Amino acid sequence: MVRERREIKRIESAAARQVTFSKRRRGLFKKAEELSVLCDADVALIVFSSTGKLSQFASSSMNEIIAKYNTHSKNLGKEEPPSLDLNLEHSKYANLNEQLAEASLRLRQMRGEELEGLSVEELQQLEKNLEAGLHRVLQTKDQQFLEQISELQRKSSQLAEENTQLRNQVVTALL
Amino acid sequence: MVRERREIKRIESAAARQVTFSKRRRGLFKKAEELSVLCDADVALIVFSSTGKLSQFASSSMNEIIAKYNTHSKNLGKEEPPSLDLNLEHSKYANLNEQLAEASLRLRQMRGEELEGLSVEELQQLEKNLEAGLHRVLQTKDQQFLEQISELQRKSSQLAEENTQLRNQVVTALL
DNA sequence: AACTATTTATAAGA
DNA sequence: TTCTTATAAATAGTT
Repeated sequence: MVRERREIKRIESAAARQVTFSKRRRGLFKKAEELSVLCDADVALIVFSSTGKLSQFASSSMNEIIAKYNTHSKNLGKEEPPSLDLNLEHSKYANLNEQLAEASLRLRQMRGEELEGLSVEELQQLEKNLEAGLHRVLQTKDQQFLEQISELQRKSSQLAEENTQLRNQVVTALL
Repeated sequence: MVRERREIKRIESAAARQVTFSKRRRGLFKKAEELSVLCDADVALIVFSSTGKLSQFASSSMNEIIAKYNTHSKNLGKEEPPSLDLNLEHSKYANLNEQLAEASLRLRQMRGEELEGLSVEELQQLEKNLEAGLHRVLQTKDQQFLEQISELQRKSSQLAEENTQLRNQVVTALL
């Protein structure tokens, strides 16, 4: 790099870290865009600074790339509907409408609509998926409730303690 | 950059494009990692080559960063317009792609995946949808079972009747 | 894949 | 943050 080579490890000084972050982030985004343009590649770049600020670049649509990434990385079997394959490199946009129609049909079926054509086996599979989904949603919700409760308990015990101290102060003041 | 500066536009020769892709992808991933280490940033990089091959880098967990991205972009709106090329055809397809990505996200959420960014209210809505869907699926399944049962009952009583007649014929024939 | 002439990125300082 | 500048790193074209 420059005046002096910098070892690649966390920069301890917050100010220097911030300066380097600005400079290098800019360079990284430029390179990302250049790669996507020069090589006709689909590129998505997400950066959260150490203070939590988001920067992003996507050569097409961020959601599209993330969806494509998910289908690629989740090729782990299970009965993933083939309609959700978002790989457009070969088929391009030919059956995009069909895919969307298929996906929204599946969504409606998960909501219990348009079940007429399904066999008992397909209905049982759907039931299984819905139960599993419901189970995970309930777990996630419970977890969020428990977090809220423990936060509130923490706050209220803190307030109760303050309350006791204030009472003592009042008593002392009145004496 | 080098022997001669290269204009930043799509490389037409497939061979040259592939070579440049390899070189620059390597450089880009290196820079991404350096930024994450030096500046303690959370970085996610997804690249699909023009042949559809996936490469990825994530300073922590890809799913975690994507979940964080989803909550940020939902809460704060988009900081950068993701679409670069806005001719009519392209934006039409991009729009379709967005819809498809959205539908596939909803499907995954109904299966209980990628719930990280959702509020308790959203989880409750999802729960309601899942319960309603499950209820209708169970109703439909029960109805199909009942239909199968009544069909079988009809057939078996028909067969029983035929049997009675056949028996009578046998008795008659033997006499 | 290796080489190398150049361009580009960037660390440190202002 | 921006500019400057010396120098390190990346890389286009060649072999």
